[in-house]
Amino acid sequence: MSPSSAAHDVSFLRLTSLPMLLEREIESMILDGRLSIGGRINENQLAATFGVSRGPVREALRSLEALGLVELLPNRGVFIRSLDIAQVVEMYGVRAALFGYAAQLLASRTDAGEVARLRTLLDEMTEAAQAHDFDRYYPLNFAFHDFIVEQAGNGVLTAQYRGLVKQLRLYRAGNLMTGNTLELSNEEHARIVEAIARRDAASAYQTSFDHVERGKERLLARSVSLARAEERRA
Amino acid sequence: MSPSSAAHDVSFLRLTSLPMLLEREIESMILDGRLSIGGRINENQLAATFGVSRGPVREALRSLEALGLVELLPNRGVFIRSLDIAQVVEMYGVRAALFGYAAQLLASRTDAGEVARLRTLLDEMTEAAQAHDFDRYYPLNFAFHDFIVEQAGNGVLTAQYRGLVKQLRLYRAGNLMTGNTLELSNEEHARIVEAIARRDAASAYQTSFDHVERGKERLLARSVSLARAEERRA
DNA sequence: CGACATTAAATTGTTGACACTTTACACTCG
DNA sequence: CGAGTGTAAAGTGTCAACAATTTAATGTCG
Repeated sequence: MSPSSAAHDVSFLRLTSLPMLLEREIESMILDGRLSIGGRINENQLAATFGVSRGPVREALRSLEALGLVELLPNRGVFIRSLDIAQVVEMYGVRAALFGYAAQLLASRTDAGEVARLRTLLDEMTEAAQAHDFDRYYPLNFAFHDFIVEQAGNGVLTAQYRGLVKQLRLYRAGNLMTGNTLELSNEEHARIVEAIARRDAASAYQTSFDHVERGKERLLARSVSLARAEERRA
Repeated sequence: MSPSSAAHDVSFLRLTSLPMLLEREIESMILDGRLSIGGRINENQLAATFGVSRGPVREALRSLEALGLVELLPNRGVFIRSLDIAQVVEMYGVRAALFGYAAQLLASRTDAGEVARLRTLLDEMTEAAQAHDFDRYYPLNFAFHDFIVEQAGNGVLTAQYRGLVKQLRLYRAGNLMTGNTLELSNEEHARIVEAIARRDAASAYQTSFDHVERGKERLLARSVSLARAEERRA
């Protein structure tokens, strides 16, 4: 075997393990809602479900704790983490800073192909927004943000951003946008794309930061009105 | 027991556990250099050292992996994570974004007491810098940055920032500043403090972001000259 | 002498059993 | 009845033994 000919890493050496597998599976159970937020996880039951012993399950849960998806209370058990609105607000702030930084980086290194891709996503979102088709808009919106972060070319940034977005999925109720907020949000996307296309790093940062902050305010407004409705119901 | 009289949480219910304890201990072993970077961790040996079985040790190591302090290679073992210069550069970028955001937040909500504290730290750093006393400068410098992040009032931000700083300690060789870079760096601190004191959020962000970015460049310059020296030695 | 196959040792992976803690339930007493 | 107590069940915490894999060492052949 010639050592220098293969640019590929020799990481075919079993890149996965049982705890890692369980971690991914439990994670998707949480994010898909198959495990209810705030609820308790029964180690025995979970281990039985997967046909393994509790050891690997416990290891997987330790990882998920560090990722902020579950909480471990000693001698009490593992609980699916539930976020209150204050934590969500904090996360949105950090997300704004990270997303702004991503756009700034991308603006200073982007090529025509990336801009074209962004414009395509933007056009598709515009269509979906005009049709008030949230189900079509949502994945495009996600792809738009993720593309910017990914193409920024900073792996640490990507990991941090995605980890935060993952945690934010623990907060249900905020995922919906009503009617014209879709169009409002997408106008902000347009400004971001233009800043990146102009290679204006400062503007890319600012428009992107503001976009997430406005998203936070939209969520907050919705959350307040939801809380009011809850109050009246009680 | 009256329920509302005690503002204290009843979280005295054993807030720690053996794996958490081990996690903290192993972490400090890594950061103190008692476990050498890049080296392999022997589970049996480590468990024997603490007088416990391998189970809790493995759980602790899973947490440390998610925190980015160790790497787990299935069937191969656990290795203390070693950072290459490219990863360090990426981390500095994210750190710049987070620290900039912290300063921005603090500028928009700070009070006189906080500014006074910052000025005190600044004065002490100025003294240490003029005396070229790195050992005195370093903890002050750390406290300065951490104080800004802490007082920004965003717990998620604080956790993310500290996690990143912790990981950066895995990169040895960069911790030293020579002669006049101390004074250069501290002049940047002064600009940050002034921006915060003026409650100028935009300026606080920019000066703080730039400060970390310049720190990155200073590190990079040092790293390049070190690599050159290494080359000559070979 | 070096490359390769074979075997032994060391180390990780997983399990089931047991100890300890918490929780739920029934019981007693005021 | 209701508060408090005691007991049983359920669940988490820890361990030591066994299985599987990797690594090191040994021996063999070209």
